[in-house]
Amino acid sequence: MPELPEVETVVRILDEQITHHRLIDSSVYWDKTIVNRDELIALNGQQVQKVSRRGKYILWQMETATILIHLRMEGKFYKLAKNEARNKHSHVIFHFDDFDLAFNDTRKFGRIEVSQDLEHFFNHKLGLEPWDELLTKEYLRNKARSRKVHLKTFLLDQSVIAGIGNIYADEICFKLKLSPFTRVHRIPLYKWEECVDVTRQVLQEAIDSGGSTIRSYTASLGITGRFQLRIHVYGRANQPCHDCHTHLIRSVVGQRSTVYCPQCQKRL
DNA sequence: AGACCCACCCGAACGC
DNA sequence: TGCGTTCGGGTGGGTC
Repeated sequence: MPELPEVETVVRILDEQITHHRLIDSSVYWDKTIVNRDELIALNGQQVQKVSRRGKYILWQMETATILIHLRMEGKFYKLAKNEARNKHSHVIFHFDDFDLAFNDTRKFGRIEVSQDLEHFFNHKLGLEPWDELLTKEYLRNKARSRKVHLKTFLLDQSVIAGIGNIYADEICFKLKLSPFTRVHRIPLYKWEECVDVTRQVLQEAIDSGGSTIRSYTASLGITGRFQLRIHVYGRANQPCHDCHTHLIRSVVGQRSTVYCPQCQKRL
């Protein structure tokens, strides 16, 4: 499941592959994947100016609008030779001048949308990027002050910090030595400073490791996550904590599967 | 407004 | 073996 680091890696590869290429046409095999088909058709014939990222959204800057792609859980891009057969999970094919690009998505949760006005599209939906200099302990404390949600839920809230998903939310809680059930209004200012540092550290480490495995992906632009080698808690229920060897506990926070160490991670 | 629940999907894992 | 059931993941929309 792609989070910010995986999206970042896909963006870097895509930018190399499609920037300055012309989108001739697109074929859609699952209607719901494309939110506004007519506006996508209107971009036929335009060149991709640049590929970038905002939160977990991939942005293709075209000449008159932006194509936004959210991979959700399993969205992946595959470069295809011209007219090469798609597989059964290719729901959209983008036809470029001298190659095709397939959008594959087994669970059909991914979404592609065209927007003329990114400001409006993201509106209050997305908060700060992790490396935005406005992301400070004061920013987080102010966002958290009036809220009663659990820390895990707060970290997953895209309108606070954009890009954190289930895996890294668990890792961030672990490194902060805070229970994912901690109520955010009780977290002191100095802990929010740690939160800024830890968030950047965890995401950067993941981006670096994703970047180092690009070579092993030939036709695929999908990333499966070599980062798992360094994971401390996510997916390790009932296994010993890397710090204290206590068995990690699996629980549910905000309807999300959550793993944490009951010994190391305290509730304030 | 904030908090919470559920639909959207389907493959993998599990139960019988 | 095979068939049925459960689970999970991010987001948006609905309700209270």
